Amino acid sequence: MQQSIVETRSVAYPSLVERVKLADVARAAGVHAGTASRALNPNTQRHVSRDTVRRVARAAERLGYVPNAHARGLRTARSYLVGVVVPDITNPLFSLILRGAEQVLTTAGYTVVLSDTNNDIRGPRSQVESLLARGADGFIIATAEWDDPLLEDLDDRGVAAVLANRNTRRGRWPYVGGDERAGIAMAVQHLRGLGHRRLLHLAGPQHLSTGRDRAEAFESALRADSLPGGDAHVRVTGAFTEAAGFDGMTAVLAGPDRFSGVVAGNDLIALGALDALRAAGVRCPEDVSLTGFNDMPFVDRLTPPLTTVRLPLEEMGRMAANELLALLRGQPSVRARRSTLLPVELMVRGTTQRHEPSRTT
Amino acid sequence: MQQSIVETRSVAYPSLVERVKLADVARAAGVHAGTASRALNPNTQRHVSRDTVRRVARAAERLGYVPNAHARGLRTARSYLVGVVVPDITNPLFSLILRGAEQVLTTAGYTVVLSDTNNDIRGPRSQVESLLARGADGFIIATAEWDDPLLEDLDDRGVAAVLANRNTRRGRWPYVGGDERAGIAMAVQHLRGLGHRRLLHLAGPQHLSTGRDRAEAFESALRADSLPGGDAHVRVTGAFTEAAGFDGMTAVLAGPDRFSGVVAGNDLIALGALDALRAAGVRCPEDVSLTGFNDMPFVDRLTPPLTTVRLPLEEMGRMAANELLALLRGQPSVRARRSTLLPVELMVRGTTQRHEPSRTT
DNA sequence: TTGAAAGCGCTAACAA
DNA sequence: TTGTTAGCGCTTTCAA
Repeated sequence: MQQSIVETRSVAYPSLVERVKLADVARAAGVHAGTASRALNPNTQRHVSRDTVRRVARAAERLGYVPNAHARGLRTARSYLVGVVVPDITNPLFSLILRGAEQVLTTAGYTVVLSDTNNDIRGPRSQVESLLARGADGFIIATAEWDDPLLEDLDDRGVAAVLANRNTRRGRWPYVGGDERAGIAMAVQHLRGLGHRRLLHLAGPQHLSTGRDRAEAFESALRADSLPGGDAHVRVTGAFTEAAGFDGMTAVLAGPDRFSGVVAGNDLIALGALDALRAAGVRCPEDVSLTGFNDMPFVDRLTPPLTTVRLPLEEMGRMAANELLALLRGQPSVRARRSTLLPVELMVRGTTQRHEPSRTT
Repeated sequence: MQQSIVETRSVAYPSLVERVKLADVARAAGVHAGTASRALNPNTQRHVSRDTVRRVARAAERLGYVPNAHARGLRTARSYLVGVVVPDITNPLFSLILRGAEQVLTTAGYTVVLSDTNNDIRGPRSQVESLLARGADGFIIATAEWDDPLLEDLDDRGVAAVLANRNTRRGRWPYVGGDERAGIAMAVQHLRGLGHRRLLHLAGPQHLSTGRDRAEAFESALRADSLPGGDAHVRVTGAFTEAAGFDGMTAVLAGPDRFSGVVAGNDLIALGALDALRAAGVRCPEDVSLTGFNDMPFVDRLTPPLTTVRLPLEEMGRMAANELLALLRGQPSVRARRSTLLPVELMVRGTTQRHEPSRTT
């Protein structure tokens, strides 16, 4: 006779009730553990008779069998764990990327481990190490510095990874980001088209690809500019933050450079710049027009609402996740390093208007 | 003779170079694997001679040993994995809680798995199941519904968990949230003190503790109110969103109820309500005063800046994580269900002002 | 198509 | 203080 007494003994606090294991399922289905394993695994099911598959599946269902991921991972050396490394989870920019990635990865059966480095440069390393210890199958990295020793190291070790939003100088991984050049070109053309001749770029930090690319794009957009009488300055700020934007704009206002249009490195820099302008009695958009980058939530609700460049962030996360999945499946198409640039969109709102020539700050 | 040839054979794409295992470290240090294990583990180090500990540690360091978490987890039945379940990672409310929790848990050696349900009611279940399969040690849950079958189920199974921000009717876990009652009382007193007699509460959904508690607190604050001539209405909205706030306010404006002060269930409802007021030609704060709840980023930059109740969200995440750690360590003090209510603060800004009696909408 | 058995890397109980 | 050994639960090779 078959034993089917379910022990529900109460145990010391947080541990679980005795867990059903594969051997239990096998016994209940009248087969051996190996067969049960094959029956339950989609890749090996075809080696098992239809009837056995059904019996095992039903037994598993009835007993509430949940495979032990440790045992499986130990045996297969795969974890179905993916790390997503972001610099600041509090920034909607990254939480949107994260959400996109999480959707795709979860659907594909992976578990997403969050690693928020809180902009701490030492952060990523230890987190990534501990994930590697868990046998993480791969990473989506949104913290890449332009010259990043951690990434070089991961590259050497052959870790599978995809870069999102921020690119890096070296490394053989796929990169998924927004089309920074196009976005900046749109902003520049928009301002030039409104009659602004003297432009200022409040650039983000140059150790990040986003800061570099946008600054470079700003300069090349001006070179390509066909309208006459252009003049431009670039001021590099120390971070993609409101404080850095405030300081940068304050410094420029104290100097000799004149401008009536400002292309900020991102929305936060733009907001800080706006504060600095206001503090100096310069009105936006009457005296100075200003554009941001990223189209963060709520910037459309400010007064005036911010003209900015929208990036498809959730899509970026999804794409990055798909690239990673392709990598993990060893698809040859992605073994070469490749970049995917997502299309961006200029959101024209209230911080830009036609230039009135008398008013160059 | 000892074999010490390190195979660095090149392998198919994403797999790693041959990993150093404990046996390798033991061999290099001239001890047996068991001893090496003890030497490396802080809890068992005291059973090993100082000299051995040093030798093993150095060997581990030199070889770049990283323990295999699967093997360890399989053996110890602990994973050092904690799941954090949030309804919407895009909402700063939850990303701040997440960050706080992540800091504490990571420091304590745990790995944080993110589960973003994207407000999908079916979300939590499968995610939690898969984490349980990985042997997750515990959960921080910020998605609790007031009557939540998933949580009842987890409770039955003796899973260790802590509820953050949202409470539930049943369940024996610790809860960490803001002091909702105090926050609403502050808002009500603030409005009453400004001379507003007729108040409206745009309540959040009542299947969430935050919606319920705030509505209840609103009513009890009015009952406790000593000022004469009070009058109040409660309108329940369907969600904590701008759209729900807009619809709720629009409906009230179309009805017979009059008010000059509004206590919104949270900031998003407040923003939606603001839009509805504006659409109806009602000015804020001149005609109607309005308070929010949560003090989300940027609400201080709106025009007018939102008067709202600030919650210490990062602290909430940290506290929740600490409660969970205590639970996992089996500390008796927390075995009884207990609530921690964090102090809140009223941020008086531009959406509230003294009532001018002629102007009750 | 199924059974038997080995072994992934680690920890812990037992022995010395 | 250290060595030895068994075994966590699963997958997979080999044999039947």
